[in-house]
Amino acid sequence: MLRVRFAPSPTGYLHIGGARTCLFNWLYARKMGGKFILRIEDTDLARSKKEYLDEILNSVKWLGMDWDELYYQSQRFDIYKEYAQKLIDSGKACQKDGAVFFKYDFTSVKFNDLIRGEVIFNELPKEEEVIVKSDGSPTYNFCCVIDDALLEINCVIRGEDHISNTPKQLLMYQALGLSIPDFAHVPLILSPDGGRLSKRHGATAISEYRALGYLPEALANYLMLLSWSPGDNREIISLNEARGIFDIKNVNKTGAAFNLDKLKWINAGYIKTKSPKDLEDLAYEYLTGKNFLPAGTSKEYVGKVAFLLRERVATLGDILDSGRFCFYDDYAYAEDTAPILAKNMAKEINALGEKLTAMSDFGVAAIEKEFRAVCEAAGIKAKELVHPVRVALCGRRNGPGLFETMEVLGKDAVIKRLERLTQYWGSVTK
RNA sequence: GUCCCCAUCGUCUAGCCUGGUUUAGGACAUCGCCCUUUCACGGCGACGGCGCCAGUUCAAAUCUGGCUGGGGACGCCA
Repeated sequence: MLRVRFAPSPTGYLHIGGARTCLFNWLYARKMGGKFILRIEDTDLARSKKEYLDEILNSVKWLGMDWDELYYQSQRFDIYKEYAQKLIDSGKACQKDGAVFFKYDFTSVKFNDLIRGEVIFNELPKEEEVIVKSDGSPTYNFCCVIDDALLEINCVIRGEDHISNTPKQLLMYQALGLSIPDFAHVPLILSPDGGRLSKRHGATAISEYRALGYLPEALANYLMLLSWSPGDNREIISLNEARGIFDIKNVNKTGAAFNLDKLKWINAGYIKTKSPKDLEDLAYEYLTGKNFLPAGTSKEYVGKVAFLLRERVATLGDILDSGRFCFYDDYAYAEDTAPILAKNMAKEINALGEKLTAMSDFGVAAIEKEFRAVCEAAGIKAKELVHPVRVALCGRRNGPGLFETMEVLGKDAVIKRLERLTQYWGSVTK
């Protein structure tokens, strides 16, 4: 049975590169009917933080993954010591300055990578490696080998940055007579400009994307498309579908640049296809978490607003800006509305206000009917009145469909905002 | 500096293993048109690529070598 693992270190948040490695491991385990193991590499006691651990676990779950087993290296120090002693006893390691050094018995090392094929190292940068530090704690390369062997991991899927650790680890497996797993080194995720991914280019932590209002299924969808594709020109693919067709051997060798535009496109697509109810839940939870909603705002109203905006927001976070007018009426008319406001339409707006006030059913169809009737009576085209009314309602020249917007805002708010515009014109002409 | 990995549109990719079916397919972005009350959405279209040089072959994006370019690793971090 296939046993793979994701081994994050709780010395930082789960970033997009780690998340994708995790995703590939999980996908492959599920596809093969194997086990997905999470191993927390917290041997660096000084730098490991509970805060990071929680964030990593939460992010993995949030993205839609689950694990079958969970281990903490900090609880396994006795095991590492036992194996270090074995190496000392067999003369393959020695103690020096309070630390234990493993002596590489090196000629040439090669292994067959599931993604890259044969990889050969003809040289190693050093002759020995610290496996137990002078403070008694074991080091990464050593723990990694011991755990992968004892936890019976038979396929190690990790980032390409670990490729140079592989020959060192292989020599340790051999020295201890442990069985060697398959290796698959996945390419790295690069920054948008093709260089090293760093915070300088924007958010790197999964939790940051969550805070920005990205949906987990969209982020997972985007991440799995980096260095892998289903092969049939599809871009939108769920975790559930992917787990049925994913194969680690189909992962590319090439590093992939992170492209926020595409992530946004995918996220927008998921938002667009959400049911009104799901959208309501999502938006309400998000906006509440942001402390954005005025006291007393109903969940139902938030749902209506989210539905109104669903085709013009890429993230839930976009509602904060493009949907602000639905929750607050303290906005100033945007500068670029000047050409629209230049023409005083107070007369027509007042007429519209009167008609709307008299309405009992304030639904979109009825609103449109009244609106067009007012325009006809005034002898103007609908669009001539649409633009200033939109400015009155939204404070800007762009926004959702006007009649839908009016229905969502409700009669009272609409009347109030229309009056505000006529007052504005009054103050300008004085 | 040493070692290792990689190389198809600006970006993500299909094709490469098993050379001809490829005037290299799709998506994001960009531009244009249509739809339209604005912005979007949607539809249609355009732009744009096999890094370079050799070799093998009747035939190379596909195989081989070199070059160039990019990335990674060289911690008592993981």
